[in-house]
Amino acid sequence: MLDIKLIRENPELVKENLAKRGNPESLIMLQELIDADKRWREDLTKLNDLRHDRKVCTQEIATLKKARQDATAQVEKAKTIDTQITAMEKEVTQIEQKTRQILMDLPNLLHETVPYGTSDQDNVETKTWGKLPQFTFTPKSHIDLALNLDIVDLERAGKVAGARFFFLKGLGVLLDYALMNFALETLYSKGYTPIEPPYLMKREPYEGVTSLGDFADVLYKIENEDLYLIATSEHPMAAMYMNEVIKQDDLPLKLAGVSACFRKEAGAHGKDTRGIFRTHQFNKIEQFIFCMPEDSWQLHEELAANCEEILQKLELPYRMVNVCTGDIGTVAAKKYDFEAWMPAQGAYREVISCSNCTDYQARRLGIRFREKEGAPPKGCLHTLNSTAIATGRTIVALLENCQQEDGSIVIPKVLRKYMGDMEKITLKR
RNA sequence: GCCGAGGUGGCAGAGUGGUUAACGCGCGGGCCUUGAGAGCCCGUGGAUCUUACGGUCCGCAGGGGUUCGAAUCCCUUCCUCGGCGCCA
Repeated sequence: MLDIKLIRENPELVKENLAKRGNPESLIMLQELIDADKRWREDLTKLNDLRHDRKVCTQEIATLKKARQDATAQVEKAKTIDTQITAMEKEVTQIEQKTRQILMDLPNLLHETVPYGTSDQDNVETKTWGKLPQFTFTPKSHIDLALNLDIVDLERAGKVAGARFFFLKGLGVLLDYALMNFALETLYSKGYTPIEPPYLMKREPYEGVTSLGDFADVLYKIENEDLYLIATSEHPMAAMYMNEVIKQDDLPLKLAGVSACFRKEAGAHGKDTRGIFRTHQFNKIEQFIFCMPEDSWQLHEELAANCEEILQKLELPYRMVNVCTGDIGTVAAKKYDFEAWMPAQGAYREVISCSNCTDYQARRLGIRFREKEGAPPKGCLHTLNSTAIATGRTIVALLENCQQEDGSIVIPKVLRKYMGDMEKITLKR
C-alpha cells in the first residue's frame, strides 16, 4: 500500500512511476483515488463538526439532568443531529471503502534501477555463473530421470490428489531434506532465525501480504473456515508482526522460513505440465527481513548474495536477472530472479526470486518501528523476501545438471553429509 | 468441542451509562547543575482542518446493536488464560 500522504503531496511522482509499469488502468485509478480522497476529507470535516455539535448537546443534557431540570428540547435537538450524523457517516464510510480499495490495488513504487519492459523477455541479465555442462550423450529431462530412479511417482499422485501433485520417494525424499537442511544451516550460520510458521492463515492478515488477485488464482481456501493455505512462508512471516512496533535496536530482523507451499497455479494452464517444475505443493526455505528503511537496499543485495552462495555451492550454473517493470509483481519495488540452467530444456528457468518490498507490505500490515523502548512509533519499516531454496525446482535442476550417461545422479558435495555421505543416486536393483 | 475468567496507550494498571483514558514506569524536550543524578515543568496513538498560532474528531481486541450520550449495557466474531473432553 502506498502512503496516501505521498500521493497527496506528490501525485506527479506517483503518476510517473505507475506509468512505468505499463498499466494505463492504474493511472485512472490514481486519479479516482485523488478525487475521492479530496471529497473524503471535506466530508470528514463536516462529520466531525456534527459530532462536535452532538457532544455539546449531550453535555447540556447531562448538566440539566443533574440539576433535575427538563431536557426534552435538548434531547430532540440531539436526535436530529444524530440523523444527520448517521447519513454523513454512511457517505464517509462509502468513500473510505473506495479509497482503501484503490489504495490496496495500486502497486508499489519501483526503484530507479528497475529496467523498463513489458514482459519477462525484457528482464535484464546482470550476471551468469558456472560452466554449462557438456554431455557426450543426449541429456534426459528431469522427469525421465526421476521416474527411472524411482524417486518420484506422478501417476499415483494423480490418482490420489490430481494433476500437478507428486509423491516423492526414497532418495528423492532424502535429497529434498538435504536441500532444506543445507539451506537452513547456511542461513542459520549467518544469523537468520529459523521459523516454522502456521501453514494456514486468516484472510485479514493475508490481505496485508499479497495482492487481492492472488486469493482467486493462487490460494487454496479451507471450506467453511476463514483459513487459507500459505503459498510461501513469506506470508506468515510478514504477518507475524502485524500491528506491532519494533524497536530499532532489534532491527534488522532476519528470518529463515521453513514450510511447504501450496499454490493453485490457476493462471498456468498448459505450462510446465510434465514433471515437478510447477506443482501445487513444494517445500521451501525462505529468507525474510524486517529492517530500517535506510538499510533495505543494502540488505537486498545481501539476500541476493546468499542466493548466489547457495547456488554456487550446489554447483548449479545460473544467471541473475533484474526483473523489468512489466514483469515485476505488485508488492516489489525491485526484484532479482535467479534462473538455473536446465540442460534438457536448453534454457535458464527461475528457481529463486528475491524482492525488496520497501514499506508497501509493512504499511498494509501496520508494522512500524520506534527509536527505543518507550519512544513513540516513528514510521513503517521495510520488508524483503527471497527464496533460499525451493526444493522442487532445485531438484529438477540438480537431476538434469548432474546426470550421468547411465541415468545416475552425482550428488553435489555439500549435500552428501545429509545423505549418509552418498555420492550418487542410482537405481537399486 | 464444552464450561469459566479475561482482552484498556510502549509497559503496568484505574475507570462498571454523563465533558477530559486517573496514578505510575518508560521515552523525548526544557529548567536547574562544572557534569551526571535527583527534583520540577511540558510533551509522548491515529485521522483531519489551519500559512501559522491552534482547533475538531476517532481510538478501551474486531464487527453490529440499545441510548440524547457507551471503555462501561446487549448480540456476535477473534484471541489469551484456567478447568473438562478428544487427539499425534
